[in-house]
Amino acid sequence: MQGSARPLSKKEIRKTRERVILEAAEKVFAEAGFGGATMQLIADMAGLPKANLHYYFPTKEALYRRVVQRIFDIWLEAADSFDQADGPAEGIGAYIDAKMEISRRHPAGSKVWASEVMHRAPVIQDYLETTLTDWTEGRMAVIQRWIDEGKMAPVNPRHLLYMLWATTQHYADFGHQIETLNGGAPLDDAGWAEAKKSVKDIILRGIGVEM
Amino acid sequence: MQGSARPLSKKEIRKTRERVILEAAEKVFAEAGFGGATMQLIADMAGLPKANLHYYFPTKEALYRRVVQRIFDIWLEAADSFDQADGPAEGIGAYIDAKMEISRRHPAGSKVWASEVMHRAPVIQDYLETTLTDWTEGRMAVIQRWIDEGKMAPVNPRHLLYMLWATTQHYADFGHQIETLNGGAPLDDAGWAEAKKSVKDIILRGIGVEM
DNA sequence: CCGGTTCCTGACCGTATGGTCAGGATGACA
DNA sequence: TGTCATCCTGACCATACGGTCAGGAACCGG
Repeated sequence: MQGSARPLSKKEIRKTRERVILEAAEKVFAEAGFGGATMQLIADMAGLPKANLHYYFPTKEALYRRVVQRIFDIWLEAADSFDQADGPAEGIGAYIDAKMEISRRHPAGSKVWASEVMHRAPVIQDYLETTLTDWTEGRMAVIQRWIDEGKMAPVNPRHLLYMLWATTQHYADFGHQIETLNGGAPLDDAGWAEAKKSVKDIILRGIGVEM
Repeated sequence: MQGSARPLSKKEIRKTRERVILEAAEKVFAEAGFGGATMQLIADMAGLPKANLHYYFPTKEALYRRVVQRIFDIWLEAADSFDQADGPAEGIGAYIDAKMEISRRHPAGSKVWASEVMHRAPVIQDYLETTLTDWTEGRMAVIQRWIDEGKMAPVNPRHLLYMLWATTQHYADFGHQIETLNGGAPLDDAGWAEAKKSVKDIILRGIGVEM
Protein backbone atom coordinates (compact mmCIF):
# COMPACT_ATOMS: atom_id res chain seq x y z
CA MET A 1 0.00 0.00 0.00
CA GLN A 2 3.02 2.30 -0.04
CA GLY A 3 2.56 5.52 -1.94
CA SER A 4 -1.14 5.73 -1.30
CA ALA A 5 -0.58 8.85 0.74
CA ARG A 6 1.51 10.66 -1.86
CA PRO A 7 0.10 14.17 -2.05
CA LEU A 8 -0.97 15.26 -5.51
CA SER A 9 -0.38 18.69 -6.89
CA LYS A 10 -3.44 20.73 -7.83
CA LYS A 11 -2.82 20.20 -11.52
CA GLU A 12 -2.41 16.48 -11.09
CA ILE A 13 -5.59 16.34 -9.05
CA ARG A 14 -7.62 18.14 -11.70
CA LYS A 15 -6.28 15.93 -14.46
CA THR A 16 -6.80 12.72 -12.52
CA ARG A 17 -10.28 13.59 -11.26
CA GLU A 18 -11.50 14.64 -14.69
CA ARG A 19 -10.23 11.38 -16.18
CA VAL A 20 -11.80 9.24 -13.49
CA ILE A 21 -15.11 11.06 -13.83
CA LEU A 22 -15.13 10.84 -17.62
CA GLU A 23 -14.39 7.12 -17.52
CA ALA A 24 -17.12 6.45 -15.00
CA ALA A 25 -19.54 8.62 -16.94
CA GLU A 26 -18.82 6.80 -20.17
CA LYS A 27 -19.67 3.49 -18.57
CA VAL A 28 -22.84 4.72 -16.91
CA PHE A 29 -24.11 6.57 -19.97
CA ALA A 30 -23.44 3.45 -22.04
CA GLU A 31 -25.29 1.17 -19.64
CA ALA A 32 -28.25 3.37 -18.84
CA GLY A 33 -28.50 5.95 -21.63
CA PHE A 34 -28.47 9.68 -20.99
CA GLY A 35 -31.90 9.73 -19.41
CA GLY A 36 -31.32 6.65 -17.29
CA ALA A 37 -27.94 7.74 -16.01
CA THR A 38 -27.83 9.67 -12.75
CA MET A 39 -25.10 11.90 -11.42
CA GLN A 40 -25.23 9.91 -8.19
CA LEU A 41 -24.49 6.66 -10.04
CA ILE A 42 -21.57 8.22 -11.89
CA ALA A 43 -20.29 9.66 -8.64
CA ASP A 44 -20.47 6.28 -6.92
CA MET A 45 -18.65 4.59 -9.79
CA ALA A 46 -15.97 7.29 -9.74
CA GLY A 47 -15.70 7.01 -5.96
CA LEU A 48 -16.41 10.70 -5.41
CA PRO A 49 -19.19 12.73 -3.78
CA LYS A 50 -21.81 13.95 -6.20
CA ALA A 51 -21.07 17.59 -5.44
CA ASN A 52 -17.51 17.02 -6.57
CA LEU A 53 -18.73 16.08 -10.04
CA HIS A 54 -20.53 19.38 -10.27
CA TYR A 55 -17.34 21.13 -9.31
CA TYR A 56 -15.57 19.80 -12.41
CA PHE A 57 -18.56 19.60 -14.75
CA PRO A 58 -21.29 22.16 -14.18
CA THR A 59 -24.17 20.09 -15.53
CA LYS A 60 -25.01 16.54 -16.54
CA GLU A 61 -25.25 17.70 -20.13
CA ALA A 62 -21.79 19.28 -20.07
CA LEU A 63 -20.35 16.04 -18.76
CA TYR A 64 -22.17 14.05 -21.41
CA ARG A 65 -20.96 16.40 -24.12
CA ARG A 66 -17.35 15.84 -23.08
CA VAL A 67 -17.84 12.08 -23.11
CA VAL A 68 -19.26 12.14 -26.63
CA GLN A 69 -16.53 14.42 -27.98
CA ARG A 70 -13.90 12.11 -26.54
CA ILE A 71 -15.42 9.22 -28.49
CA PHE A 72 -15.65 11.12 -31.72
CA ASP A 73 -11.91 11.80 -31.57
CA ILE A 74 -11.09 8.11 -31.16
CA TRP A 75 -13.48 7.32 -33.98
CA LEU A 76 -11.76 9.75 -36.32
CA GLU A 77 -8.32 8.36 -35.52
CA ALA A 78 -9.28 5.10 -37.19
CA ALA A 79 -9.64 7.11 -40.37
CA ASP A 80 -5.87 7.24 -40.72
CA SER A 81 -5.82 3.56 -41.66
CA PHE A 82 -7.79 4.50 -44.70
CA ASP A 83 -5.54 7.23 -45.97
CA GLN A 84 -2.11 5.67 -45.98
CA ALA A 85 -3.01 2.92 -48.39
CA ASP A 86 -2.49 2.28 -52.08
CA GLY A 87 -5.54 0.12 -52.64
CA PRO A 88 -8.71 -1.28 -51.12
CA ALA A 89 -7.24 -4.54 -49.84
CA GLU A 90 -4.82 -2.67 -47.64
CA GLY A 91 -6.92 0.43 -46.86
CA ILE A 92 -10.25 -1.14 -46.16
CA GLY A 93 -8.67 -4.15 -44.49
CA ALA A 94 -6.77 -1.91 -42.10
CA TYR A 95 -9.85 0.21 -41.47
CA ILE A 96 -11.85 -2.86 -40.52
CA ASP A 97 -9.08 -3.96 -38.19
CA ALA A 98 -8.90 -0.54 -36.59
CA LYS A 99 -12.66 -0.25 -36.07
CA MET A 100 -12.95 -3.79 -34.74
CA GLU A 101 -10.22 -2.94 -32.28
CA ILE A 102 -12.19 0.13 -31.16
CA SER A 103 -15.27 -2.02 -30.67
CA ARG A 104 -13.23 -4.35 -28.52
CA ARG A 105 -11.34 -1.76 -26.48
CA HIS A 106 -13.98 0.95 -26.17
CA PRO A 107 -17.35 -0.78 -26.17
CA ALA A 108 -18.84 1.76 -23.79
CA GLY A 109 -17.80 4.64 -25.99
CA SER A 110 -19.27 2.99 -29.05
CA LYS A 111 -22.55 2.49 -27.25
CA VAL A 112 -22.72 6.10 -26.16
CA TRP A 113 -22.12 7.17 -29.74
CA ALA A 114 -24.80 4.83 -31.04
CA SER A 115 -27.24 6.00 -28.39
CA GLU A 116 -26.55 9.62 -29.23
CA VAL A 117 -27.17 9.11 -32.94
CA MET A 118 -30.27 6.98 -32.28
CA HIS A 119 -31.73 9.85 -30.29
CA ARG A 120 -31.26 12.21 -33.21
CA ALA A 121 -27.87 13.50 -32.11
CA PRO A 122 -29.00 16.35 -29.86
CA VAL A 123 -25.42 17.06 -28.85
CA ILE A 124 -23.30 16.30 -31.89
CA GLN A 125 -25.52 17.28 -34.79
CA ASP A 126 -23.02 19.95 -35.83
CA TYR A 127 -20.22 17.36 -35.95
CA LEU A 128 -22.33 15.17 -38.20
CA GLU A 129 -23.00 18.06 -40.53
CA THR A 130 -19.42 19.27 -40.76
CA THR A 131 -16.60 16.93 -39.79
CA LEU A 132 -18.35 13.65 -40.51
CA THR A 133 -19.84 14.85 -43.79
CA ASP A 134 -16.43 16.04 -44.99
CA TRP A 135 -14.76 12.84 -43.87
CA THR A 136 -17.35 10.71 -45.63
CA GLU A 137 -17.10 12.58 -48.90
CA GLY A 138 -13.31 12.36 -48.85
CA ARG A 139 -13.38 8.60 -48.35
CA MET A 140 -16.06 8.16 -50.98
CA ALA A 141 -13.76 9.91 -53.45
CA VAL A 142 -10.92 7.57 -52.52
CA ILE A 143 -13.12 4.52 -53.05
CA GLN A 144 -14.40 5.88 -56.35
CA ARG A 145 -10.82 6.38 -57.49
CA TRP A 146 -10.00 2.76 -56.63
CA ILE A 147 -13.01 1.69 -58.66
CA ASP A 148 -12.00 3.84 -61.62
CA GLU A 149 -8.52 2.34 -61.44
CA GLY A 150 -10.03 -1.12 -61.64
CA LYS A 151 -8.78 -2.08 -58.18
CA MET A 152 -12.20 -3.16 -56.95
CA ALA A 153 -15.73 -3.85 -58.11
CA PRO A 154 -18.01 -0.89 -58.90
CA VAL A 155 -19.99 -0.79 -55.68
CA ASN A 156 -21.74 2.24 -54.23
CA PRO A 157 -19.04 3.89 -52.09
CA ARG A 158 -21.48 5.49 -49.68
CA HIS A 159 -23.24 2.25 -48.85
CA LEU A 160 -19.94 0.45 -48.59
CA LEU A 161 -18.93 2.90 -45.87
CA TYR A 162 -22.24 2.36 -44.09
CA MET A 163 -21.61 -1.37 -44.20
CA LEU A 164 -18.15 -0.96 -42.72
CA TRP A 165 -19.51 1.16 -39.88
CA ALA A 166 -22.43 -1.15 -39.27
CA THR A 167 -20.54 -4.44 -39.17
CA THR A 168 -17.67 -3.24 -37.02
CA GLN A 169 -19.79 -1.19 -34.63
CA HIS A 170 -22.16 -4.13 -34.21
CA TYR A 171 -19.59 -6.02 -32.18
CA ALA A 172 -19.65 -3.26 -29.56
CA ASP A 173 -23.28 -2.13 -29.59
CA PHE A 174 -24.72 -5.63 -29.72
CA GLY A 175 -21.90 -7.13 -27.70
CA HIS A 176 -24.31 -8.39 -25.10
CA GLN A 177 -26.35 -10.27 -27.71
CA ILE A 178 -23.19 -11.74 -29.21
CA GLU A 179 -22.02 -12.70 -25.74
CA THR A 180 -25.30 -14.44 -25.02
CA LEU A 181 -25.17 -16.33 -28.32
CA ASN A 182 -21.59 -17.26 -27.44
CA GLY A 183 -22.86 -19.19 -24.42
CA GLY A 184 -22.73 -16.23 -22.07
CA ALA A 185 -19.02 -15.57 -22.33
CA PRO A 186 -17.34 -12.61 -24.04
CA LEU A 187 -15.35 -13.36 -27.17
CA ASP A 188 -11.80 -14.41 -26.37
CA ASP A 189 -8.73 -13.65 -28.48
CA ALA A 190 -9.56 -16.43 -30.92
CA GLY A 191 -13.18 -15.30 -31.11
CA TRP A 192 -12.19 -11.75 -31.98
CA ALA A 193 -9.66 -12.97 -34.52
CA GLU A 194 -12.33 -15.10 -36.15
CA ALA A 195 -14.75 -12.16 -36.17
CA LYS A 196 -12.21 -9.85 -37.79
CA LYS A 197 -11.28 -12.47 -40.34
CA SER A 198 -14.91 -13.19 -41.23
CA VAL A 199 -15.79 -9.54 -41.68
CA LYS A 200 -12.76 -8.83 -43.84
CA ASP A 201 -13.27 -12.07 -45.71
CA ILE A 202 -16.83 -11.35 -46.79
CA ILE A 203 -16.49 -7.63 -47.40
CA LEU A 204 -13.22 -7.76 -49.33
CA ARG A 205 -14.51 -10.57 -51.52
CA GLY A 206 -17.76 -8.64 -51.77
CA ILE A 207 -16.01 -5.67 -53.32
CA GLY A 208 -14.04 -7.86 -55.68
CA VAL A 209 -10.66 -7.74 -54.02
CA GLU A 210 -8.48 -10.82 -54.19
CA MET A 211 -6.83 -11.85 -50.95
CA MET B 1 -66.05 15.00 -39.56
CA GLN B 2 -68.96 12.59 -39.78
CA GLY B 3 -68.68 9.42 -37.78
CA SER B 4 -66.44 10.94 -35.13
CA ALA B 5 -69.15 10.35 -32.54
CA ARG B 6 -69.64 6.67 -33.32
CA PRO B 7 -69.82 4.93 -29.95
CA LEU B 8 -67.29 2.16 -29.47
CA SER B 9 -68.00 -1.05 -27.69
CA LYS B 10 -65.97 -1.83 -24.60
CA LYS B 11 -63.93 -4.43 -26.43
CA GLU B 12 -63.23 -2.09 -29.30
CA ILE B 13 -62.21 0.60 -26.88
CA ARG B 14 -59.75 -1.63 -25.08
CA LYS B 15 -58.25 -2.84 -28.35
CA THR B 16 -58.00 0.64 -29.82
CA ARG B 17 -56.59 2.29 -26.71
CA GLU B 18 -53.96 -0.39 -26.21
CA ARG B 19 -52.85 -0.06 -29.81
CA VAL B 20 -52.68 3.74 -29.65
CA ILE B 21 -50.73 3.62 -26.40
CA LEU B 22 -48.30 0.98 -27.66
CA GLU B 23 -47.62 2.96 -30.83
CA ALA B 24 -47.02 6.17 -28.92
CA ALA B 25 -44.84 4.33 -26.41
CA GLU B 26 -42.73 2.78 -29.16
CA LYS B 27 -41.99 6.19 -30.61
CA VAL B 28 -41.18 7.81 -27.29
CA PHE B 29 -39.02 4.93 -26.06
CA ALA B 30 -37.16 5.01 -29.38
CA GLU B 31 -36.55 8.74 -29.24
CA ALA B 32 -35.68 9.08 -25.57
CA GLY B 33 -34.68 5.63 -24.34
CA PHE B 34 -36.34 3.90 -21.42
CA GLY B 35 -34.90 6.25 -18.84
CA GLY B 36 -35.57 9.40 -20.82
CA ALA B 37 -39.13 8.50 -21.71
CA THR B 38 -41.88 9.73 -19.40
CA MET B 39 -45.41 8.45 -19.02
CA GLN B 40 -46.63 12.01 -19.47
CA LEU B 41 -44.91 12.28 -22.87
CA ILE B 42 -46.38 8.99 -24.02
CA ALA B 43 -49.79 10.06 -22.78
CA ASP B 44 -49.58 13.35 -24.68
CA MET B 45 -48.51 11.59 -27.86
CA ALA B 46 -51.37 9.10 -27.47
CA GLY B 47 -53.80 11.93 -26.73
CA LEU B 48 -54.87 10.42 -23.41
CA PRO B 49 -54.60 11.44 -19.76
CA LYS B 50 -51.66 9.89 -17.99
CA ALA B 51 -53.88 8.06 -15.51
CA ASN B 52 -55.53 6.29 -18.42
CA LEU B 53 -52.21 4.74 -19.38
CA HIS B 54 -51.88 3.30 -15.91
CA TYR B 55 -55.35 1.83 -16.26
CA TYR B 56 -54.23 -0.28 -19.23
CA PHE B 57 -50.59 -0.81 -18.26
CA PRO B 58 -49.88 -0.91 -14.55
CA THR B 59 -46.30 0.33 -14.73
CA LYS B 60 -43.88 1.96 -17.15
CA GLU B 61 -41.89 -1.26 -17.19
CA ALA B 62 -44.93 -3.37 -18.11
CA LEU B 63 -45.67 -1.03 -20.99
CA TYR B 64 -42.06 -1.18 -22.14
CA ARG B 65 -42.07 -4.95 -21.95
CA ARG B 66 -45.09 -5.14 -24.24
CA VAL B 67 -43.42 -2.78 -26.72
CA VAL B 68 -40.29 -4.90 -26.87
CA GLN B 69 -42.19 -8.17 -27.23
CA ARG B 70 -44.16 -6.70 -30.12
CA ILE B 71 -40.90 -5.90 -31.90
CA PHE B 72 -39.41 -9.30 -31.34
CA ASP B 73 -42.41 -10.87 -33.08
CA ILE B 74 -41.98 -8.70 -36.18
CA TRP B 75 -38.29 -9.48 -36.14
CA LEU B 76 -38.92 -13.22 -36.10
CA GLU B 77 -41.39 -13.02 -38.98
CA ALA B 78 -38.57 -11.98 -41.29
CA ALA B 79 -37.06 -15.37 -40.55
CA ASP B 80 -39.57 -17.01 -42.86
CA SER B 81 -37.78 -15.56 -45.87
CA PHE B 82 -34.84 -17.66 -44.87
CA ASP B 83 -36.61 -20.98 -44.61
CA GLN B 84 -38.51 -21.26 -47.84
CA ALA B 85 -35.43 -21.11 -50.05
CA ASP B 86 -33.33 -23.63 -51.92
CA GLY B 87 -30.09 -21.73 -51.82
CA PRO B 88 -28.25 -18.71 -50.45
CA ALA B 89 -28.95 -16.36 -53.36
CA GLU B 90 -32.66 -16.69 -52.82
CA GLY B 91 -32.72 -17.19 -49.04
CA ILE B 92 -30.22 -14.60 -47.94
CA GLY B 93 -31.33 -12.15 -50.61
CA ALA B 94 -34.92 -12.36 -49.42
CA TYR B 95 -33.84 -12.07 -45.79
CA ILE B 96 -31.92 -8.88 -46.55
CA ASP B 97 -34.95 -7.49 -48.35
CA ALA B 98 -37.23 -8.37 -45.47
CA LYS B 99 -34.97 -6.88 -42.83
CA MET B 100 -34.36 -3.73 -44.85
CA GLU B 101 -38.10 -3.35 -45.16
CA ILE B 102 -38.44 -3.64 -41.38
CA SER B 103 -35.79 -0.96 -40.92
CA ARG B 104 -37.77 1.28 -43.24
CA ARG B 105 -41.24 0.60 -41.89
CA HIS B 106 -40.50 0.14 -38.20
CA PRO B 107 -37.51 2.33 -37.41
CA ALA B 108 -38.77 3.10 -33.92
CA GLY B 109 -39.16 -0.57 -33.09
CA SER B 110 -35.67 -1.33 -34.33
CA LYS B 111 -34.26 1.43 -32.16
CA VAL B 112 -36.04 0.17 -29.06
CA TRP B 113 -34.66 -3.28 -29.70
CA ALA B 114 -31.15 -1.93 -30.18
CA SER B 115 -31.44 0.15 -27.06
CA GLU B 116 -32.65 -2.82 -25.05
CA VAL B 117 -29.75 -5.02 -26.16
CA MET B 118 -27.24 -2.22 -25.64
CA HIS B 119 -28.38 -1.92 -22.04
CA ARG B 120 -27.74 -5.60 -21.45
CA ALA B 121 -31.29 -6.72 -22.26
CA PRO B 122 -32.84 -6.36 -18.79
CA VAL B 123 -36.26 -7.27 -20.16
CA ILE B 124 -35.65 -9.78 -22.92
CA GLN B 125 -32.64 -11.73 -21.72
CA ASP B 126 -34.73 -14.92 -21.58
CA TYR B 127 -35.73 -14.45 -25.24
CA LEU B 128 -32.10 -14.10 -26.22
CA GLU B 129 -31.20 -17.26 -24.40
CA THR B 130 -34.03 -19.38 -25.76
CA THR B 131 -35.84 -18.28 -28.91
CA LEU B 132 -33.01 -16.29 -30.45
CA THR B 133 -30.37 -18.88 -29.65
CA ASP B 134 -32.48 -21.63 -31.21
CA TRP B 135 -33.25 -19.51 -34.26
CA THR B 136 -29.59 -18.67 -34.75
CA GLU B 137 -28.43 -22.24 -34.51
CA GLY B 138 -31.08 -23.38 -36.96
CA ARG B 139 -30.04 -20.80 -39.55
CA MET B 140 -26.36 -21.56 -39.00
CA ALA B 141 -27.11 -25.18 -39.84
CA VAL B 142 -28.89 -24.12 -43.04
CA ILE B 143 -25.94 -21.96 -44.09
CA GLN B 144 -23.49 -24.74 -43.28
CA ARG B 145 -25.51 -27.10 -45.45
CA TRP B 146 -25.38 -24.66 -48.34
CA ILE B 147 -21.62 -24.47 -47.89
CA ASP B 148 -21.30 -28.25 -47.81
CA GLU B 149 -23.35 -28.46 -50.98
CA GLY B 150 -20.96 -26.04 -52.67
CA LYS B 151 -23.62 -23.39 -53.12
CA MET B 152 -21.57 -20.67 -51.44
CA ALA B 153 -18.09 -19.91 -50.15
CA PRO B 154 -17.02 -21.43 -46.82
CA VAL B 155 -17.59 -18.42 -44.58
CA ASN B 156 -18.27 -18.53 -40.86
CA PRO B 157 -22.08 -18.87 -40.65
CA ARG B 158 -22.36 -17.16 -37.27
CA HIS B 159 -20.49 -14.05 -38.33
CA LEU B 160 -22.38 -13.95 -41.59
CA LEU B 161 -25.61 -13.74 -39.60
CA TYR B 162 -24.15 -10.97 -37.44
CA MET B 163 -23.24 -9.09 -40.59
CA LEU B 164 -26.76 -9.45 -41.96
CA TRP B 165 -28.24 -8.13 -38.73
CA ALA B 166 -25.74 -5.32 -38.48
CA THR B 167 -26.03 -3.97 -42.00
CA THR B 168 -29.79 -4.08 -42.24
CA GLN B 169 -30.44 -2.80 -38.73
CA HIS B 170 -27.99 0.04 -39.32
CA TYR B 171 -30.42 1.76 -41.68
CA ALA B 172 -32.93 2.09 -38.83
CA ASP B 173 -30.72 2.66 -35.81
CA PHE B 174 -28.40 5.12 -37.54
CA GLY B 175 -31.13 6.50 -39.77
CA HIS B 176 -30.55 9.97 -38.44
CA GLN B 177 -26.86 9.87 -39.34
CA ILE B 178 -27.70 8.54 -42.80
CA GLU B 179 -30.31 11.24 -43.19
CA THR B 180 -27.81 13.92 -42.25
CA LEU B 181 -25.23 12.56 -44.70
CA ASN B 182 -28.00 12.50 -47.30
CA GLY B 183 -28.27 16.27 -47.07
CA GLY B 184 -30.80 16.26 -44.26
CA ALA B 185 -33.53 14.38 -46.12
CA PRO B 186 -34.70 10.81 -45.48
CA LEU B 187 -33.95 8.26 -48.16
CA ASP B 188 -36.60 8.24 -50.88
CA ASP B 189 -37.76 5.18 -52.81
CA ALA B 190 -34.72 5.30 -55.07
CA GLY B 191 -32.41 5.74 -52.10
CA TRP B 192 -33.82 2.69 -50.34
CA ALA B 193 -33.65 0.66 -53.53
CA GLU B 194 -30.01 1.63 -53.96
CA ALA B 195 -29.30 0.73 -50.32
CA LYS B 196 -30.92 -2.69 -50.66
CA LYS B 197 -29.12 -3.34 -53.91
CA SER B 198 -25.74 -2.32 -52.48
CA VAL B 199 -26.10 -4.48 -49.40
CA LYS B 200 -27.20 -7.54 -51.37
CA ASP B 201 -24.57 -6.84 -54.00
CA ILE B 202 -21.64 -6.82 -51.61
CA ILE B 203 -22.78 -9.57 -49.27
CA LEU B 204 -23.89 -12.04 -51.93
CA ARG B 205 -20.67 -11.56 -53.86
CA GLY B 206 -18.86 -11.75 -50.53
CA ILE B 207 -20.19 -15.23 -49.87
CA GLY B 208 -19.39 -16.38 -53.39
CA VAL B 209 -22.86 -16.38 -54.86
CA GLU B 210 -23.24 -15.46 -58.51
CA MET B 211 -26.05 -13.08 -59.31
C1' DC C 1 4.44 32.22 7.38
C1' DC C 2 0.68 34.39 5.14
C1' DG C 3 -2.84 35.78 1.73
C1' DG C 4 -5.00 33.84 -2.21
C1' DT C 5 -6.64 30.37 -5.05
C1' DT C 6 -8.27 25.96 -5.80
C1' DC C 7 -10.47 21.98 -4.15
C1' DC C 8 -14.00 19.64 -1.49
C1' DT C 9 -18.60 18.23 0.42
C1' DG C 10 -22.83 17.69 3.62
C1' DA C 11 -26.96 19.70 3.68
C1' DC C 12 -30.33 21.63 1.26
C1' DC C 13 -33.97 23.05 -2.55
C1' DG C 14 -37.32 23.13 -6.35
C1' DT C 15 -39.09 20.25 -9.63
C1' DA C 16 -40.60 16.35 -12.26
C1' DT C 17 -41.63 11.66 -12.20
C1' DG C 18 -44.02 7.09 -11.54
C1' DG C 19 -47.75 5.68 -9.45
C1' DT C 20 -52.40 5.84 -6.57
C1' DC C 21 -57.15 6.55 -5.67
C1' DA C 22 -61.82 8.01 -4.95
C1' DG C 23 -65.56 8.90 -7.34
C1' DG C 24 -68.02 9.59 -11.50
C1' DA C 25 -69.42 8.20 -16.43
C1' DT C 26 -70.63 4.71 -19.72
C1' DG C 27 -71.77 0.73 -22.02
C1' DA C 28 -73.26 -4.53 -21.16
C1' DC C 29 -76.60 -7.59 -20.07
C1' DA C 30 -80.70 -9.66 -17.90
C1' DT D 1 -85.26 -0.51 -16.42
C1' DG D 2 -81.82 -1.69 -12.94
C1' DT D 3 -77.43 -3.43 -11.62
C1' DC D 4 -72.99 -4.57 -12.57
C1' DA D 5 -68.43 -4.44 -14.62
C1' DT D 6 -65.58 -1.68 -17.18
C1' DC D 7 -63.72 2.65 -18.29
C1' DC D 8 -62.06 7.23 -17.13
C1' DT D 9 -59.52 11.08 -14.80
C1' DG D 10 -58.31 15.29 -11.74
C1' DA D 11 -56.05 15.63 -7.77
C1' DC D 12 -52.83 13.91 -4.97
C1' DC D 13 -48.41 11.61 -2.88
C1' DA D 14 -43.71 9.99 -1.96
C1' DT D 15 -39.52 9.80 -3.99
C1' DA D 16 -35.50 10.77 -6.62
C1' DC D 17 -33.25 13.78 -9.41
C1' DG D 18 -30.18 17.78 -11.04
C1' DG D 19 -28.25 21.41 -9.18
C1' DT D 20 -26.72 25.03 -5.38
C1' DC D 21 -24.15 26.86 -1.67
C1' DA D 22 -21.81 28.06 2.51
C1' DG D 23 -18.02 27.09 4.78
C1' DG D 24 -13.97 24.55 5.53
C1' DA D 25 -9.48 22.07 4.00
C1' DA D 26 -5.43 21.89 1.20
C1' DC D 27 -1.93 23.48 -1.69
C1' DC D 28 0.64 27.53 -3.91
C1' DG D 29 3.64 31.37 -4.56
C1' DG D 30 6.02 34.92 -2.49
